[in-house]
Amino acid sequence: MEKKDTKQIILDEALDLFAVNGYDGVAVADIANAVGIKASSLYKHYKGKQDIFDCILEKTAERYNEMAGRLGIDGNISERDAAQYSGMSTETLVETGTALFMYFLHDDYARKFRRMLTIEQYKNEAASKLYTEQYMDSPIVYQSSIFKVFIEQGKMKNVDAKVAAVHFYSPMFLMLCLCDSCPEHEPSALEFIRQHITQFSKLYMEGKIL
Amino acid sequence: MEKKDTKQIILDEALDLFAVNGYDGVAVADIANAVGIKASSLYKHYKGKQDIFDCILEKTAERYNEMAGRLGIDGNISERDAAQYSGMSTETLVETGTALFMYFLHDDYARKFRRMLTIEQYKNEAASKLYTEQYMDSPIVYQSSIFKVFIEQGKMKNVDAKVAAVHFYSPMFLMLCLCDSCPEHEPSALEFIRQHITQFSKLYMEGKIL
DNA sequence: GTCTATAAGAAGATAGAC
DNA sequence: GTCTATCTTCTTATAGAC
Repeated sequence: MEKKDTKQIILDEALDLFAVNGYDGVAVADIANAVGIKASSLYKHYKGKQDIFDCILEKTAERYNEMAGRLGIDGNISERDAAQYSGMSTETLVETGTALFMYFLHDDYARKFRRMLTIEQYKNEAASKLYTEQYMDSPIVYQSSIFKVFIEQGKMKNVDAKVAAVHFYSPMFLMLCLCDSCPEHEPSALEFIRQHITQFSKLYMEGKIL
Repeated sequence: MEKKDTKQIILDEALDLFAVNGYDGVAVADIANAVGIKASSLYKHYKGKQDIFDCILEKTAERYNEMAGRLGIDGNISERDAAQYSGMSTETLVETGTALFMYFLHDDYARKFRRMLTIEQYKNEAASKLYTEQYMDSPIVYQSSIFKVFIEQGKMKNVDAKVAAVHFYSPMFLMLCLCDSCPEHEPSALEFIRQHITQFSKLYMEGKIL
């Protein structure tokens, strides 16, 4: 009752520090200090610093796979999802797009985790895999699936769906990277994403049935 | 004659290590070892580890500003450049685009420096500024200037030039990030960039005078 | 589960011989 | 300019009292 869950708090505070300073830039004492305990106490919960890092990676990967499974991001879009998107207009595309962007941008945990992966990707193979999977492969595969449905329905010009998916997603990725580096650019980035999606719709759906 | 320039070699080897392990992940002894001297000898060339890092940042920023100045990346495109691009066809756009991408991707020094900035951006303000300037602001401003000329000349649809610039550049940025993380994706990324530019041309220049 | 104390080693930097 | 030797501090991790 007194303490929520020290083991979880350690992971949260560690991620908070890793997301800025990287694994090597954080001392076990720093994590312990953030939690409000001494470094030695921390070893009652985890084997060591590497164990903490690995647990963050493992837990978040689990959480992600659950979500991805529900959304059908893994591979082809499901029949159910296709039906769901069949009624989508340009306006809802803009709304859905910005909402997804907002989530990626403002969800505190998602942001920290993305930053940590960004820092660690070149020296840690697991981090590299998660980074490319979550921020590149999956969004593109998912968006491609949606656009394939759009094209079949004649809502969208008959172009390569994957290229269209990258045209839709990569500006969001770039703005995410920008805002992660300079949070003061968030308002203009958000406004820009709206312009982007609007122009995207014009280019890809002009003259099409909406 | 015997040694090219120890002071420069130190910077090169340090960058090589920083680009993978980050500043905190590299010991002064590691750098010295890569150079082929002892750690203590290194202090005859630089004040310390931070000095080495700062010198890499400073030297590369200088080199970049020189290049940017010549290309007129800073702000508006020059009259001379506008004239240069006025004769550009879709084919040359594809070629110029892929060439620029190839340079960013395969230039050894550019790649290492980009990786180092990627790692250090969240805890180092100077790194953050250089990162956003070199890989976001400048390419977009530069590409916008070119597209403004295209639009004036009626070569391109009358859309927002900045959004078009991001549509052109952001897929390259995403593929750069991908290849920096997983170099094995280079061949497919290169092929994809060709598809991207082709589709971009169709969307933005279809029905226009070429 | 948290603390103090402490071991054992790594890391940044300096002094001084050659 | 490079070396060996050394200093000091930081860092991970363990032992054992409470």
